[in-house]
Amino acid sequence: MTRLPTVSDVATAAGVSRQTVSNVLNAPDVVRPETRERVLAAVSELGYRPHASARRLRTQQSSTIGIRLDPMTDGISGVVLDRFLHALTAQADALGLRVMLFTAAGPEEEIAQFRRLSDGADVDAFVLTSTFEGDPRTEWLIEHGQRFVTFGRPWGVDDMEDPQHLWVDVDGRAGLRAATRHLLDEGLRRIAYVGWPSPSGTGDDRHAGWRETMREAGLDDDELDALEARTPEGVPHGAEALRAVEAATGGAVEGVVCSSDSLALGALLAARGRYPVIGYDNTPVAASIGMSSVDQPLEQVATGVLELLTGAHGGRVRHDGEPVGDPRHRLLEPRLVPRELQVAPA
Amino acid sequence: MTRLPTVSDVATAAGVSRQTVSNVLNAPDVVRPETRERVLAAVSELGYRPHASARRLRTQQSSTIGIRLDPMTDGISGVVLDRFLHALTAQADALGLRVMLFTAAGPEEEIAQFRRLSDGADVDAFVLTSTFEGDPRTEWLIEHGQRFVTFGRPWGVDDMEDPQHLWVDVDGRAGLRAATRHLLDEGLRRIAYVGWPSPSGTGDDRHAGWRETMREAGLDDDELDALEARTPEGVPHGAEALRAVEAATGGAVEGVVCSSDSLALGALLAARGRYPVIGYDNTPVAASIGMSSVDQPLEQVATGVLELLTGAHGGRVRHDGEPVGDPRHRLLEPRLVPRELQVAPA
DNA sequence: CTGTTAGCGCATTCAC
DNA sequence: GTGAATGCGCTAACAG
Repeated sequence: MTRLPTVSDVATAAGVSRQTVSNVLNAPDVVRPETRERVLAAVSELGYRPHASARRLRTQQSSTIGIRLDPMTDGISGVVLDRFLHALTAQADALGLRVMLFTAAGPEEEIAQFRRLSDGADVDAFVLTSTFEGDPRTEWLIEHGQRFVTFGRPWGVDDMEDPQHLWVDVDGRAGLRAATRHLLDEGLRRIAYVGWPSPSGTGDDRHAGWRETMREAGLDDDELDALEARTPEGVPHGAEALRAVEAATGGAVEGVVCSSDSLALGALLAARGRYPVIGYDNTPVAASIGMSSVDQPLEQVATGVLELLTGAHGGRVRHDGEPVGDPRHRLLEPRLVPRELQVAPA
Repeated sequence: MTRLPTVSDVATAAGVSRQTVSNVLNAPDVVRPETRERVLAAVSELGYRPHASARRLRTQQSSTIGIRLDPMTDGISGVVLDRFLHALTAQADALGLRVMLFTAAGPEEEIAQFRRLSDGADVDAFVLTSTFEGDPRTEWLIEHGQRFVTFGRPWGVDDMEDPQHLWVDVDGRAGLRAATRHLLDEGLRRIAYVGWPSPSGTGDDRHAGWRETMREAGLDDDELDALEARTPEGVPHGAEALRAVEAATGGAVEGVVCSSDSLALGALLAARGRYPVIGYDNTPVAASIGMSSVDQPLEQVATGVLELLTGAHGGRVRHDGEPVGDPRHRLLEPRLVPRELQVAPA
């Protein structure tokens, strides 16, 4: 591994000045075609590639996105971040952006990392995941003028419309509506809900999707109260919760929708194949055992995040000239992936 | 977000030259204590932090590790990379190293990324995961003098001892030996094995662990042949495979060890609680349903990878003065995590 | 111990 | 169109 070629080397090889080389790379149309060809030939012959740090220093932008790797791999749903990260990295690369990782034990420590990374000009934008109500991170970022986008809505009432806060999220309510409707359409009626306890931004949102769909189907509040169970994340909790609902309804359950695949897996085991269970997140577990699940459009989330980050949305209009929604956030629709149980636990 | 403070700013504030500031930060003992104090005070007052790109340009090292984010998290075991990545990032940070992500659809494309990242001086070391026999990636890296460490042994016979190839791996054979012994110690005898088809470096390694332990326990080859099933990754495959073993042995199975949690989950569902099943990777799924599994010491893997990468292993000796094995690689021992089934699928 | 000087590789002024 | 100069912020040579 000898010294890497520099602009000067390319210039010498092509018989032009350093400058011209720089122009060819950054403003191609300003250079005469034949000169350009010659320079490009030299570039590929020498295997030249601009020195990232030199460019970043000169341009004063790192073109690097910082994202925290969640410590919590507790839940089965940890894979969601993983898939998102993959999509984000791939799409960022296409835009000439890099993704840099960091870790933090909690919000405070994450803020300390924001400070380190931004003060050191390591990173010039952040992507946050799993936002929660009263999230101190976004507050800090706004206060310090940092560029960022969250995957997840700001659940606090005030923040929701903060123009400084760009976000992309998936409409969990619509997801649960779709799941519930799917079961209703199969002629099932007493669809139970197993989800996280309130208050929880995402949890309450998904719960609402089930509840309102069931009401539309004609069930009254008493029936619905008996059909729902709120419980913390975890497979055993899912199983317990479903058994509780069965007890409360006299075993009249005909189907279940859940706020996560973990809970769904528990419910599935408790249901023992007597009726369908639908999960959320479309994790590998769901796929492998053949459980239906709501899939988040992670590729689109990544696209949205990058658009918001790079400001590629500014003044966008549709063909008919109408502006494309609010340019400060995106709410994406998830998709139900219906499946037939592959491995019956009976 | 105004302009970031530079060394000059700190120097002015502390009433010293730029240099001294640099010295305080990079060679503290070369500066008189009182001056040092004064400089450090200015540093923290201004919130100064060295500009990463400037430093990288100057020192000609990016202090950045590149790692590919695996495309498919198909298997349940995808979480393993995730946990490893987390450990790696956290420990790298403590060493002043950053972790940069990239993606690639296959080995060829990954090599193209190696080229881009190294030619651009974005990264000065790579960490590879899931190596396989005849892996073209390591060959390329060695040929091009790139610094790298693989998480996973080079499975080819020739490469195994290549002094250029630093690696860290987990002793899957020992893992399966521990799992098998655990069941034998409980008085069980006819322990089945469900694992990946041969040839597969990791697969054959784990298989050997089971097989040799069973032989030591006195079972003969015919019995063992009937007790083992080799099948591709996947929950349904695990279930099928176990049923096949049951058929072949007349239902005499008393326990199962597997080469992955996916297969184990399938086996577990097929076993319906009649006997214990042990998985591999200790994924969240295993933890949540209460399935025993072999845990890879990912924190230690990360430690080993970084030691090898930074060359911090040179000439290390133990308390008693004995050298600590071969400094070019590490083979770590996994640990069995025994559990009681939480959610019986019956 | 401290200050001066000189680049790292690039992109962005300006003159030609 | 092309060439020469300048500086991004830092550290590593030196000289005092």
